[in-house]
Amino acid sequence: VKDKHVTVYDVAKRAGVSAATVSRALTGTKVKTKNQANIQQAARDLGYVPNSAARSLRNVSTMTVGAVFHTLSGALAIELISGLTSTLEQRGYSLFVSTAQGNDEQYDKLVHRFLERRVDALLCIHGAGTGAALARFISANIPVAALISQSGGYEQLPLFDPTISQAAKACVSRLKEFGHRRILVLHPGRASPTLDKFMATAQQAKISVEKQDIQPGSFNAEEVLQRARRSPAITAIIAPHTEAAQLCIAAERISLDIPKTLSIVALRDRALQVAATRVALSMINLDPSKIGSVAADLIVEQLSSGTKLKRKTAVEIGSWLDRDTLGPAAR
Amino acid sequence: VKDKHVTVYDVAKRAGVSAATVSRALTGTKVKTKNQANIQQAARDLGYVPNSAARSLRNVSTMTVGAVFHTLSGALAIELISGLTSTLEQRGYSLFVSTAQGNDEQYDKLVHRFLERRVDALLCIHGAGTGAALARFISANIPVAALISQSGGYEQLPLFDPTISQAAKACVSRLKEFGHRRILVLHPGRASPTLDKFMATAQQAKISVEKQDIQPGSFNAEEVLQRARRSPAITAIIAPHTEAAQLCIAAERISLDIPKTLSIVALRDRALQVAATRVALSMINLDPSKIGSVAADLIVEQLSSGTKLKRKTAVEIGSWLDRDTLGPAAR
DNA sequence: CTGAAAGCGCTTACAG
DNA sequence: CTGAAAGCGCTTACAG
Repeated sequence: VKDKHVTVYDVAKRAGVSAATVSRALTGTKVKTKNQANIQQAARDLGYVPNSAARSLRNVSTMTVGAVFHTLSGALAIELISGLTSTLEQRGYSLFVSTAQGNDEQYDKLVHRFLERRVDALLCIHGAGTGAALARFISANIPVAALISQSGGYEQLPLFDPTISQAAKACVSRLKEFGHRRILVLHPGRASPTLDKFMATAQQAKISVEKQDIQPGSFNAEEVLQRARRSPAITAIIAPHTEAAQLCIAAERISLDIPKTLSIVALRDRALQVAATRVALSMINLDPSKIGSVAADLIVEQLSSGTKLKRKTAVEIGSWLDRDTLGPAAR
Repeated sequence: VKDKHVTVYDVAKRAGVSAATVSRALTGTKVKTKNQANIQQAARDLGYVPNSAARSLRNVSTMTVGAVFHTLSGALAIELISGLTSTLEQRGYSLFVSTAQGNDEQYDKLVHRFLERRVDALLCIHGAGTGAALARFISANIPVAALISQSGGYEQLPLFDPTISQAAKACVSRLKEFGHRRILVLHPGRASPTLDKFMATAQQAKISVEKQDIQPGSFNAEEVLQRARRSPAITAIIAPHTEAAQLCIAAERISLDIPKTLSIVALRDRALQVAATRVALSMINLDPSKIGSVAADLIVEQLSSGTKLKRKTAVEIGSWLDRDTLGPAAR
């Protein structure tokens, strides 16, 4: 029992005006106040819902943005989508999400599919493949950007790149103020560009960095604390959030005063649930959703005002939270 | 420099046929073989890309599905999107993703927005709000389903509900076979419907369950192992993946033979990186993306053949992996 | 198997 | 401020 859809003509008839006037009233063009009211009432009565396909066909724009992921997994991806879609929604856009599931060919295919959808802009996350369809976007004047990383044919695209340089700088300068000259960095087995960035920043500031690799499973907090105490020069430990929390808890267990005898800084690099600590951890907090919202904003801006994207846009996703576990260097 | 878009008419002219024939050739209706070839060639030469907005306007369907999330975070959400979109892509559909960011009113608004988009189907994840726009979907004969949970006006919708009953049953029957009569369940602080389900299944099978709450940070594997050994009746431990891995590693450290003296079963309830164990963990593996792919499949089926959804569709997301750490009960 | 024509629902110059 | 008309790009009865 499919209802025939209510159209502007139906609304027009009921409001006693022409379809053109209905369209104007509904899209915000000035209309006689009385007509405005009648039309709105009629639209409500009839349950009129504009058909965006028709609107898209007439106008140039579809008010949609496509996002193509190379793979769809992990905390970063979800935060990215969240940042993208919530920002786009506010601007009246809808977001298409798709994933190539690790397949480069499929990636190219999906990009091409969004050409048919006539998306107003395209976002390529970890874009990989030949990028054959990209030229079409360019010649149709549709903005395309890469997010996080790019390879193959997607290397030419303007890139949105997450960074924590501000937060790292803020943290490091606080460390300096407090007189820390040598710190221990607990590094997880997997690659951690953020921790690497942090270490580089510290070293630039002439803080010497000792790096210790840890295994998620076999991490022994007490051992690390003891070891840090024994290395006389070390006055602070930087660690991923989970490990930093465990250090705090262990410190309490062995009555080691944080931050009096040792400072601890966390790098909150995932939306992980972590054991509660009694004191508030000083930390570099990471919010990857920012890269989504910044990218969305700049893309929408390009759409409305034609501002071109830079070859590379660094998006600060870090923030420095100066709380309880970082204090003056003990020695 | 916006190119005028290439249309079926352009292709028709170049191929020396009518637009109607081009349309037929491109949508798969039988056409003279020679024309077919000419048209395909012409389309390629001109770089023709069909406009799906025009197609949507003409046809009833848009080949899009909308997904509205109450909040967009966590491993479940990303797996859901992944399952949905990869399945839909295969069927030629595109997925709109949006999030209400925890706001019920916004949720209703987003649902309404997908009405304008004329999505062919709507998926409400953790739907909450009045559901005012839902009636429109129903009367327009657009399938709507709820995923995972539903409340407020969304309670009437057919629900896709994740379950692990099959996997739990398989695991429990294996435990029985091996003669385990009393097991220890390590329960994380947070709610875990899956672990709860497992415990219920075990108890139904007359396996007695001892539950121990653990804190992610202060978990001491050796202590747990010692304690389990002391409780004479306990022959197996069930734990979340991370903890199970830590137990295995600790067991090795204290030369406790797994599964000879004690069996360990993991519940892999997230896409977590976990310490490598030397032996392969016996585990109930959870794949939440299945709920996405099953929902997508059934929705598409409803779209093509009109099969109505059941009030409630339980989607088994668990699978039992019978590996090395579960063996005969030691005592 | 094919073409001419109509129509999906909207918006916007154009002329009043 | 408003209406009649054209047209966005496609597909599908309809008649050949």
